[in-house]
Amino acid sequence: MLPSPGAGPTTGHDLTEAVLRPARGYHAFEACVEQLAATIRLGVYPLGSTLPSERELSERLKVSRSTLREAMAALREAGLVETRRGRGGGTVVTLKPRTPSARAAARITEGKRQDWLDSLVFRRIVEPGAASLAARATLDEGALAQLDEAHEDVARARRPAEHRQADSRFHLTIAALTGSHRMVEAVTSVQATLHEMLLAIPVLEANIHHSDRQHASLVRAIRRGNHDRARAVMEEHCDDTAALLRGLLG
Amino acid sequence: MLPSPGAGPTTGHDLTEAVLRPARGYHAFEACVEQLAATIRLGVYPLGSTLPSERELSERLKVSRSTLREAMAALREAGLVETRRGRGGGTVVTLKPRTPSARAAARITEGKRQDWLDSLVFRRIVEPGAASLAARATLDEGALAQLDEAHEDVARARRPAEHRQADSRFHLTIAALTGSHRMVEAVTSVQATLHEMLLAIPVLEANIHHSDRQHASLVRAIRRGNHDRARAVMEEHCDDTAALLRGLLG
DNA sequence: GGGTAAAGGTCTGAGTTCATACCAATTCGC
DNA sequence: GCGAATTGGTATGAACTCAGACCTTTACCC
Repeated sequence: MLPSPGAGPTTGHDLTEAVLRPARGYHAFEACVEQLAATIRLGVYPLGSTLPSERELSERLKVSRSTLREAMAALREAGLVETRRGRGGGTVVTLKPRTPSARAAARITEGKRQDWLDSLVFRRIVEPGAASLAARATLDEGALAQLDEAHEDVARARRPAEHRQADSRFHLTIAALTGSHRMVEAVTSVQATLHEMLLAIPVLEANIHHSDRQHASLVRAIRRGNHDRARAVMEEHCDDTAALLRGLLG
Repeated sequence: MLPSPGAGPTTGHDLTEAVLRPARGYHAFEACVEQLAATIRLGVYPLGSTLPSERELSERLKVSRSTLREAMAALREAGLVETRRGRGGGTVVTLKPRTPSARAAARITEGKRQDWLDSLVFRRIVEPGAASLAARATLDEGALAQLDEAHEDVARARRPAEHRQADSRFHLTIAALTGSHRMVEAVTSVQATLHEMLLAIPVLEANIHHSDRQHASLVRAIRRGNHDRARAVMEEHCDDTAALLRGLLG
């Protein structure tokens, strides 16, 4: 029912509570730090690789170079990157991927816990959707090679920390195969949160083999264009992780 | 394969092109205008309803009151709202919902066209996912009433412009039923883009009846907790709209 | 070796955004 | 009617962000 004109203040739509969210995260500076740190921690830029130049990055992130430089300084100070000047110089990643269980669970606020649970719910929709779309898409040789490479990386990784990064890259690669910017953004956000959870919650990745089998099934389904199967496998994959994490979050 | 340390500049990960996106949209001011305008146009605040006070809105949107007020001034100037001072005053919506076909297609840039197509792809994943989640959730009486009301609104709406707003509210309501912030945000974004498309592309909503039957099926499936059916119906619903729009976009 | 190109480092002035007061108008409750 | 509460309107100074120009360092090329 439409509220009558002039009705009381804030006609009781529950929708409005859900829809009106922060228009913009923090400052540009913090947004840059977060995004770059996430990109590095997720292994998009692995140890030893060189980030794009400051000028290019500032253009990509749509912030001024000054602001980007402040963000870089923060990353440098935090020990994620190192910078060399001059031609051929640039900023290289020095962060060794951390072992998931290495850090004790920081104080988890109730807000954070809610956000994490939310993230698991959203992931269960978005990632299977990405898998389904990727399976539907007609993939050229380059794309298939990219998928295989990402899969081999994760299958080959031995140490937990490296496995974690390769896993993120694998999931992001699938999202990228869909060709949808929004999909990539959604999966990036979800993976970043997932990564945060895995760092904060000491959980033994006991079932890496299990996970790898699912990855292999996923790649097969995508290559065959079997989108229902791709979605189903990814759903199971998400459910397995989520069950583990939810158990530890209460 | 992990790139060797010190390898050339920007080791050729295609992922990075997809992942590094603008860290922050334009200015806070513009973000507010866009979000509020979208909220109003989508009918979350219908004609005649009163927006929350400036102080509350600025807190919700996480911007200063000054900035919010500039956004409000823009909305006022654009004729979307009117403002009265004093206790019991506030800002009321004066925008009559526009008839979709009323405006000629503005010059559609290639970038915008791509974004629109992207949005349709993402919607096809997100909204069926929301429907599925909503069907899984245990809904209390209030939630069910909210769903029914949104459905009745859209079924009752006669004029195209009102139907459009009610339709947006219906879809947003389903998203809200999932209880997931990210889901609401995703559906809001997708619906805003959809709304923009429908305004720019003169398309006769010839099949309102067809659409309404799908809505009814959707509500039934959600109430019964039949999540597979809910997802399937929503997928069909999205596909129908998308086919129409894609045809007109080339 | 010298020139050029490419990268980070520095500076500056204008524009935005913010937090925090305080003012003005209007309504509600007694 | 009158005071208190609520709402929009105004003002100010600090902090942040931006765009652009210019400097310094370093590697590559001839």
